Amino acid sequence: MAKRVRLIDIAERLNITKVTVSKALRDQPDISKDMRALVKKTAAEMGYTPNLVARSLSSQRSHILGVVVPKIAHPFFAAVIDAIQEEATKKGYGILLAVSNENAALERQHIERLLAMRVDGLLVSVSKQQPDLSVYQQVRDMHMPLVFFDRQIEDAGFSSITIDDRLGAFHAVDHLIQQGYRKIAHIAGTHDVAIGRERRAGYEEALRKHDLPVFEPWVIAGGFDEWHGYDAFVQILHTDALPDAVFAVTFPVGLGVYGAMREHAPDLLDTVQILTFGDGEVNAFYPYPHLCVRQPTQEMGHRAVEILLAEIEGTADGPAQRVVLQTSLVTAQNYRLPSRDEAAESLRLAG
Amino acid sequence: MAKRVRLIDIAERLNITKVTVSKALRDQPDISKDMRALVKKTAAEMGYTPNLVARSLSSQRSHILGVVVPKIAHPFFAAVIDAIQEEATKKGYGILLAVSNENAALERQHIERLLAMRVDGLLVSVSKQQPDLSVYQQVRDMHMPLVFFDRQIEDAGFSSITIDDRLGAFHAVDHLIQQGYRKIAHIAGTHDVAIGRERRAGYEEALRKHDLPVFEPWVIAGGFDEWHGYDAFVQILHTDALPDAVFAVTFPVGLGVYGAMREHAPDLLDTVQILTFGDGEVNAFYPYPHLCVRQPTQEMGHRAVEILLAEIEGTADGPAQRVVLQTSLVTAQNYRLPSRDEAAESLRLAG
DNA sequence: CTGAAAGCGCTTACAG
DNA sequence: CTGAAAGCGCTTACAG
Repeated sequence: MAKRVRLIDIAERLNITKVTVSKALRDQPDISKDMRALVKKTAAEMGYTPNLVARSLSSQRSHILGVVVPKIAHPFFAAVIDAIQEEATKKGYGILLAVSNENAALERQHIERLLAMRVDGLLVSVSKQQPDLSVYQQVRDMHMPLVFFDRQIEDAGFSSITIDDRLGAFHAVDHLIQQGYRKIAHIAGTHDVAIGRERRAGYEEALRKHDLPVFEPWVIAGGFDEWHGYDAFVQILHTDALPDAVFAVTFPVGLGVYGAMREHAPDLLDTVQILTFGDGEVNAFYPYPHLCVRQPTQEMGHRAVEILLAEIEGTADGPAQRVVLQTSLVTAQNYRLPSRDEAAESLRLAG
Repeated sequence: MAKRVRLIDIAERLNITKVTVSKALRDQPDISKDMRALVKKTAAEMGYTPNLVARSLSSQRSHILGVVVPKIAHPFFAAVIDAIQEEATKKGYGILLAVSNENAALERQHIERLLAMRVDGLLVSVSKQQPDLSVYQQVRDMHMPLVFFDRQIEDAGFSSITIDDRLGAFHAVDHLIQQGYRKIAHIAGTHDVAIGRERRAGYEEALRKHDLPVFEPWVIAGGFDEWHGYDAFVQILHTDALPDAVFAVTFPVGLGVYGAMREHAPDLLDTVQILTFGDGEVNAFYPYPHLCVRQPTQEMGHRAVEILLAEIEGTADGPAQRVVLQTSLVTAQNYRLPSRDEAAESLRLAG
C-alpha cells in the first residue's frame, strides 16, 4: 500500500506541530484563519485523508451505526434500510449492516460484534425467534444507545418506533365492511409474534364494531409466508361457505392465497377481494381486486435514525421514546405508477 | 458508559503483562495451554470484549468490507447485498453499506469515506451516471482491493463479477422464437448503459439466428423503469401491427408494459407473451403469460466476497479476475412457490 | 514460554 | 493563537 500521508507529515512540511494540523483541519476556532487555510491547502496538495479508525480510537466516537435486521431481501426491510442509510449519511454517519436471518443466536452474535466494533449506537429489528435478553441487558449495562424499529422487545427499556398494526388492520377491515363485504376471512400469523396478535386483534375489533360474528373456520393462524397463505386458503375452500374477502396478515401470505386460488378455484380470482397488510412492488399492476395497508417505511427509517442520534448526542429529552406510526390504506383508485413528477425528480437527482 | 474492561485490566488481575493476555486471547501457540485457558476464563468472567477499533489501528486490518450499491430497495440489489452480507459474516468480516442512489458524486463521496474508515476492501456496483474515474484511480494508487459486481468500469484494472447479459437475452429470445413467436418487440434500455446495450445485442442476435428482421418501430430504447415500459408499449399500440411477445429490458419495464396493457388493451393481457430480464418477487403468482431471465444473485454475492477476500488476504492468483455468470430462463412450468423443503429448512434454521 | 519497548494515527486537556 | 504531554486499547517485532 502506497505510503499514506499522516497528520505528522503535514506538520513537518509546515514546521508546525501535528496538534495544530489536527485542529486546523477540523476548523477549530482557536487556530488563526490563515493557518487553517494554509494547513487545508497543504493537506489537499499532499492528498491527505484522515484515518477515521485512529480518530475513533482517540475520540471514542466512531460515527458508525450498527443496524440489525431479520432479513434484507424483503420489500419492507429493504425500504427501511434504504431510509436509514440515507438519513445516516446525511448526518455524517455510516452504517454497519448485519442480518440475523430470523435467528436469535445470530442476532446476538451480530450485536456483540457491533459492540466490539464500537458503533455509536444500534438500530435493531428483532428476529421472530425468542430473543436472547442477555445481550440487550449487556447493551443496557454499557449505556449503548439502541432503538428498536418495527419489531421490538417490550419493556427492555429502549426507545422504539413501530407501526400501529392493530389500528391499521382495524381501519382496513372496517373499510371492507363499509364497502359491503360481510364474509371476511383472516389468514393470520402466529400468536407469539406481535404483528400476528395485533393485526388479528384489529380484524376482530372491526367485525365487532359492525356486529359481525367471528367465524372461526375462517380465521386461520399459522405463519407469515406464501405457503401459509396457500394452505390456509385451500383449507377455506373445504369449508361449506366461501368468503367474499380475505384479509392476509402479510403480502406474501396474500400471494399464497392468489396461488391457491389460481390453482384450485380460478373463478374466485375476480370476485374475492384480497386485502394484505403490507405491499409488494407490483401493486400498481395487480389485476385482481386487491387492497393493501401501506407501511410508512421511509418515515420509519428516518425517524429511527433521528431518535438514535438524539440519544447518542445526548440531546434526547427523557428516557425511552415509543413512537407509533400510522399506516395508510391503499385502495384500487390509489394504485398508480410512480408519478411522472417523481420520475422526473429522480432523473434530475441522478443527472 | 460503564467502565469497559481492557486487556490491561485482565493482565493486572493475573499479574502478567497485557501482551501475554493479548496473545492468549488470540490463541497464539507461543503461550502455554494453561495460561491461555486461564486468561480466557478470566476474560470471560470479567466480561471482556476486545476493542476492535484499537485492534484495527494497531494491526492495520479492520475486517470490514465497504459495499457501495446504486440502490437497495430493488429485488436484485437487495438479494445480492444479502448474499454479500452472509458470506462476509461467515468469513469474519462486517460490511459497511453505502447507497449511491445512481449518483456518481455521491458514489465518490461514499468511497472516499470508506477509504478513510480503512475498510479492508471494496465491493462496488457503479451508478448509471458517468462515473468519476479519479476516485478509482485513488483506490488503485493505494492498492486498496476492489471488486466490481454487476455494474463495472471497464479497463479500470479491477476484478469484476458480472452477468452475461447478452447471452441471457439471446437464449431467452431464442427460446421465444422456438416456441413459435415471431413478432417480438423489445422495450430496451439506453445505449450508454452496458445492460441496455448487451441485452439489446442478445435480442438482435437471436432474431438474426432465425433470419427474422429487426422491426425498428418495435425496438424502443429509453430507460429502465416502469414509465418507460408504459410509454413504450403505448407507442407500440399505435403502430399498425401488434407484436405477439415483448422482451422488456428489466422487470420494472415489464410491469409498465402490463400497466399499459391493462389500461389501453386489456384483451392483450392473455395473449401477448411478456419476457423480462430479471424477476420480481411475484413471478409464481403472475397470471399472464410471463417468462423471465433469472440472475444468479446469491452466487454473485458469495463469489464477489470470495474474490475480494482472496485479494485482501493476498491469495489471489494473478491480477484482476473477470468472472461472468450465466443466467437461467424461468418458464411458466418452473414457476413455483418456494418448495416445502426450503420452507422447512428455513424453519429448522430459525428454530 | 513470557515480557519490555515501540508504535498504529489520531484527539483531549492543559500550559503558556 | 500554538505546543508539549499523555493517552485511546490494542499488536508487532524483538529479546531473553
